[in-house]
Amino acid sequence: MSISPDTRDRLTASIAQLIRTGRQISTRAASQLYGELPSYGWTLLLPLEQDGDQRCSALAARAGIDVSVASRQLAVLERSGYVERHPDPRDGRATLLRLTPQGAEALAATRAMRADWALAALSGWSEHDARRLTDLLDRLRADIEVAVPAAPSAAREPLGAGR
Amino acid sequence: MSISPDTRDRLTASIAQLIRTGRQISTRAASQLYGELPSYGWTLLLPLEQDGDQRCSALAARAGIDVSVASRQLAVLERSGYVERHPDPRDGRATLLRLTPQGAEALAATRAMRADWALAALSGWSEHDARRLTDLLDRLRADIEVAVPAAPSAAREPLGAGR
DNA sequence: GTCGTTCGTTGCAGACCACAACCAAATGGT
DNA sequence: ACCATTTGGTTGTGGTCTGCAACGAACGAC
Repeated sequence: MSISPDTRDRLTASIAQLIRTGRQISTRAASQLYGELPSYGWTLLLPLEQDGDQRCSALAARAGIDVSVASRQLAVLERSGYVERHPDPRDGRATLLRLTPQGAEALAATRAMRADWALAALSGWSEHDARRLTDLLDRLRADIEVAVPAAPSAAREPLGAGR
Repeated sequence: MSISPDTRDRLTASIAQLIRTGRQISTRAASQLYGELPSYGWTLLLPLEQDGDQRCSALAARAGIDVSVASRQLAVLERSGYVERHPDPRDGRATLLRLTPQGAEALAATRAMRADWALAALSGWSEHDARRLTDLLDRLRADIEVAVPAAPSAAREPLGAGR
């Protein structure tokens, strides 16, 4: 109703292309983006750093992946020494993941590496444009998530109710 | 040097999140996005519609995937009747892919379906914002592509992290 | 104590991807 | 014309990421 068909098509095409490009650099320049972390390390470790210890299901919901996937990936991260498992004192079924010093260090190293890369990619950008793009991007993602028909049940539940 | 570290971090995070969201809806709402086409159908068929008959390697390059992947996916599209193979009159090794009427029809149906979906997702957007986002997105993608170091050197590093 | 529910792990299958090996055709030097 | 090299495309193989289903263990309600 608000935007023209042409703009709409171009926008969806641009999004698709960006997603494709993102997937490419994920596989091609993994070392530039993730450092010594496995490719999914960033997505799972960052919530631990920001919000402290969490359980597997919470991380899975945050990352938007199935619990089984998170379980496997966290097992790798644990073997690499980036996270530790601690039993949840309130729930014997759950285990709380904790970021280890090595994990925090790897996260920082990856952050620095990614910053260098982004610095080069965004060298021609103004603060104004970058911030505007970020805002529009976040808004777009939020709108997309609500518009997806069978939206992620876990993410749409008020409080990580799993399924 | 132009943008602040905070904005840079937020922008990279937003991009990563959008890519993740895109992957999700690709698997979860595939019927809404691709219709009766396989998920890669859109990416491969669209260049055929826009620029006419092309060879496999050209489509692969356009899509940013390996030729072997394109070959397999085109085989599926051919079995589904969306593309035809014609020998290249100028090069006996190559085969030109041609969009069939069924392929064009499927493409149009997918386009309409995607338009409906995008219409809902972008219902709250103004023409101005949508167009600005598209421009920024394209510019970003172009900058990212040149910033990615093509990765042959970094990927062969012995110390490279496991992926 | 029993029953239904939830947490996390594991088995399984599918989609996508790239590299390497390979065949067929074109190209170029002699 | 001949043969070596290059190029276009297919197939074999292996790897990653993903979700679903089944499972045991622990929780909560009764």
